[in-house]
Amino acid sequence: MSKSTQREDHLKALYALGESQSSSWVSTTQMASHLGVKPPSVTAMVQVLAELGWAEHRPYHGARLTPTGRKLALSLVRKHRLWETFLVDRLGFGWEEVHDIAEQLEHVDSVALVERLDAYLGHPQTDPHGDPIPKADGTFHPEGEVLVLAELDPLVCCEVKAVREGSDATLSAMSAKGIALGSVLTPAQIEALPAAWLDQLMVCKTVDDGSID
Amino acid sequence: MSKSTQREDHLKALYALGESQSSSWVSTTQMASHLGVKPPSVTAMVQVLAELGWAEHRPYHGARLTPTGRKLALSLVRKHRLWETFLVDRLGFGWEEVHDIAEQLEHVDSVALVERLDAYLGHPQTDPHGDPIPKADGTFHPEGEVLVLAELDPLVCCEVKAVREGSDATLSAMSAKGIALGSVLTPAQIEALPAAWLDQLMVCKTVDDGSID
DNA sequence: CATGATTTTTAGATGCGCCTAAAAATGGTG
DNA sequence: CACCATTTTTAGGCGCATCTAAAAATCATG
Ligand SMILES: [Mn+2]
Ligand SMILES: [Mn+2]
Ligand SMILES: [Mn+2]
Ligand SMILES: [Mn+2]
Repeated sequence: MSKSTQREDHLKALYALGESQSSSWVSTTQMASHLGVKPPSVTAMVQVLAELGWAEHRPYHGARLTPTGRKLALSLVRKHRLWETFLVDRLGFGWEEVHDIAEQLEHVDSVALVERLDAYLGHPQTDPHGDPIPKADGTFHPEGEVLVLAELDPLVCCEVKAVREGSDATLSAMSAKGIALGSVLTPAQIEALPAAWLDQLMVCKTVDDGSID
Repeated sequence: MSKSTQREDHLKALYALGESQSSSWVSTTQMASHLGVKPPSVTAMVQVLAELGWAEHRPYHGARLTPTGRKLALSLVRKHRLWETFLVDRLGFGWEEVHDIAEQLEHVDSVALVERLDAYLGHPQTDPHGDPIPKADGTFHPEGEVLVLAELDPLVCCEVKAVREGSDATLSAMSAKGIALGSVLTPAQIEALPAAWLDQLMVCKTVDDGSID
């Protein structure tokens, strides 16, 4: 009893949901909705992960990764983001097309493959959505400070650094509006953006605001 | 009920074994040994493939692909060989390292991915083992005439065009002896080769025999 | 061409991952 | 603090892919 696509996806969900909130304890309902399955299925899987030593399960409370489970989850995130980078940078896919494909590729089991792919891509630090790529040892490159666009208080020029949680359709719409990683947004442009995007776009203030002076 | 890794691997086995012999009817025992499972498992799977319209099953006789099943099998062979080409040409793997990885990658489901990969690789006609890569429509590029080295009657200089059925260890040993696609073998060299290799190496006679004249 | 050896299929079971329905635990409210 | 609504787990069942053991069909041989 060991790795499988399903177990790996549950592990990743546990990691992603645990990171996205204050407590690392994740409810089975949360996971179920994230993974598109029913809560009893998650309960069953979480119990398996617990037997494998990859997660802790406190009944009626939630589940969280063990250190071992976290390492495995990070290696999956690494693979997912490296493959996304390959698909966009080398094969020319749009950033809205790659998630589902990487969701499959991440489960290919070969340490040599991941490491060669990483080298081939030039050891990228972020994926096409601006998300950081964990290193082989499970640590991250020091990340530049970013803030969510919604919290940019005095509306100033800023540069798009990442897009969080975007559906493929949203990513597509952003592309159509000329938004990509590295795009500089002016206050006027920001005001014209759909409200929902403000919670998804991660930016940093630009020193040079791009205006004529 | 549709595609799955297991069904796809059975389909490929049916194709490979059917091609490698005079009749396209393949016994369940043959498939079982090829796939590393027991004959009853193959019987069950072949019955599923028959329900899907991908194979015909004549009980106590054997199974063979339908035209639909053949198209599916060819698309798997195409994916397998394109990925092997990627792994060797782009990632720098040795030809003995790529089969098992491609065995996983071939099941990734995305038409766009295969076609972009094919273009990225420059529409290669053969894989790292010299095997032809089926085109997207399931046809092959016209293949140069090759013969198995064992049947080279007057021992003359020849060029290695492909290696059939090599285990990873054999491929490794061939590499170590300097044998690669395109290598030119002299009669003296051929005589020094392990007997088993003569059935695996596909060659064509070279016009220029490489000797000093 | 009958009989025994071999191949192949069927029967019955297991583990995985999912489901629905029911039971159990939790937690907010009067 | 007792009750009810909600969340979560358990119970029971299903489809897939595999196995072993037994039955059935085929083949080979005298
Ligand atoms: Mn996945
Ligand atoms: Mn991403
Ligand atoms: Mn395979
Ligand atoms: Mn090959």
